[in-house]
Amino acid sequence: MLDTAQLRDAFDDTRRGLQTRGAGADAALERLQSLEQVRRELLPRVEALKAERNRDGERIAQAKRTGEDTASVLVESKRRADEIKVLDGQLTTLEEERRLVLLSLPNLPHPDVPQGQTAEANVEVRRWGQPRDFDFEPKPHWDLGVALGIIDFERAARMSGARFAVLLREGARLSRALIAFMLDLHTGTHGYTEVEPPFLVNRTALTGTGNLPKFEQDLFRIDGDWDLFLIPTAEVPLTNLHREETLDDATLPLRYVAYTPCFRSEAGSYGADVRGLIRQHQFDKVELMSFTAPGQSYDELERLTGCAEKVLQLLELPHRTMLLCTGDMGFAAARTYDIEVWLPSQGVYREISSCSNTEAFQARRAGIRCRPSGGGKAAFAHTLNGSGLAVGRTLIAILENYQDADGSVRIPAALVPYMGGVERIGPRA
RNA sequence: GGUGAGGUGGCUGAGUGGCCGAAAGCGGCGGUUUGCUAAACCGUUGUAGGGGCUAAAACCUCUACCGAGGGUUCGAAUCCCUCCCUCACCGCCA
Repeated sequence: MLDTAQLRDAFDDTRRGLQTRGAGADAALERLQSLEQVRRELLPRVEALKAERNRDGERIAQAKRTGEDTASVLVESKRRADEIKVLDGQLTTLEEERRLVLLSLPNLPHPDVPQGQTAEANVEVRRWGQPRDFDFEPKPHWDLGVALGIIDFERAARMSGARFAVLLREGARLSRALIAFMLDLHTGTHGYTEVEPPFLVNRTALTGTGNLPKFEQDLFRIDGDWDLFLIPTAEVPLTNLHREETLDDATLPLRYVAYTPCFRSEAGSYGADVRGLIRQHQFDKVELMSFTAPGQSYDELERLTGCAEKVLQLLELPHRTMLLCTGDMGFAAARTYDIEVWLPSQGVYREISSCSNTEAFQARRAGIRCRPSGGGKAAFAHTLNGSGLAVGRTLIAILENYQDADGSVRIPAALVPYMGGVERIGPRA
């Protein structure tokens, strides 16, 4: 949610900022402005009436004590109560609409974010590692995985449908190894606190992060008398860890890491990435999350992105880091780095992590504040999140980058201990 | 699933229709006293939104907030309804 005071005082700047995102917000902003105008006319009137009502209350109480007649005051008060009820009703309707409009507006991009409508305008900020030279045609992971007997799409489709996969044997083991490896790295070297959150969350939690009310069609909702949703990312439960709390600045930044499965309906992506593990309804992810004081969040974004990149470096996977342009960023983000890993079968870098600073956008929705240690005025905290990393896509990258001509796949050295000493996945005998 | 008890400020806890934004205590902050610390004493201590004043604050003033949402009433922390959550015991269960 945007800062309403800033929205009022810097309306044109806000409008220009939102325009760079491409999604037309002009109509919403104008609606907001006219609602605001009516509100500021209505509010003082209701409040004056309520003040009068409170004074009447005292008068009536006083009169009753002394035994005076209260009839005339009561008649007057009754009339006023009716008037308050009408105006209050209007105000409630108006504020509900205002709230919905506010919740539907995306975050304002940071001024340094490059402007552009599509991924073409993203800016590469650094690149690590040299894609390997293959003396044979590198296979896509879906061929490799199926041939090795470690990924099964057909059986998954039979029980669950398209965009699901079964991992078997070293495939399942590799996934588990990656999760353990990432968690150990982030809790150990990087100092994050490990969390295992609920995988089902309510509407309020999803509104806090910005997934609702606008993107309900992207989520899986539980049927029946529940009103719960499967989490699309651990960002949701992690952000809501401190919902409606005021944090002490001395404890910041708070850093959390969680492994969770993630569930996405992928509505509207029917043609894209239909083959393989790239785009699934269910996938595993290790997520990094930080809560900081307002002044610290951009330093923290660099650090968090570095923590995610570290995973790829230890796995010796070539990757590059992109600063997303205004049109390519997510709804809640003010600034985002995507980390892309090299996939030799496609000859492209593919997103494997997305690290964002949402500034106070989510904190405002979720009521997450912080206060200077010595006391002082509370402010909204800043929240950041990033994948560290998407497990399925990391698994893909390993299969493709570490494959050999005979169809076997070497295990990166850093993972061998997590694989119980297995150094290579070979074709089954 | 059943039965019972509850949700009040940073915390404990009083408050069953009106001078209650809310007693008291603890904690926090400021001060007095003191060689220092402690103790004692005095004062102060929520959030949000309007309006006024201002360069901006401070400040003044009003409104709202006692789990959430509705209702009754001139007036609700207090009465009624719905929902959420917590605790205890019983049953069932990974």
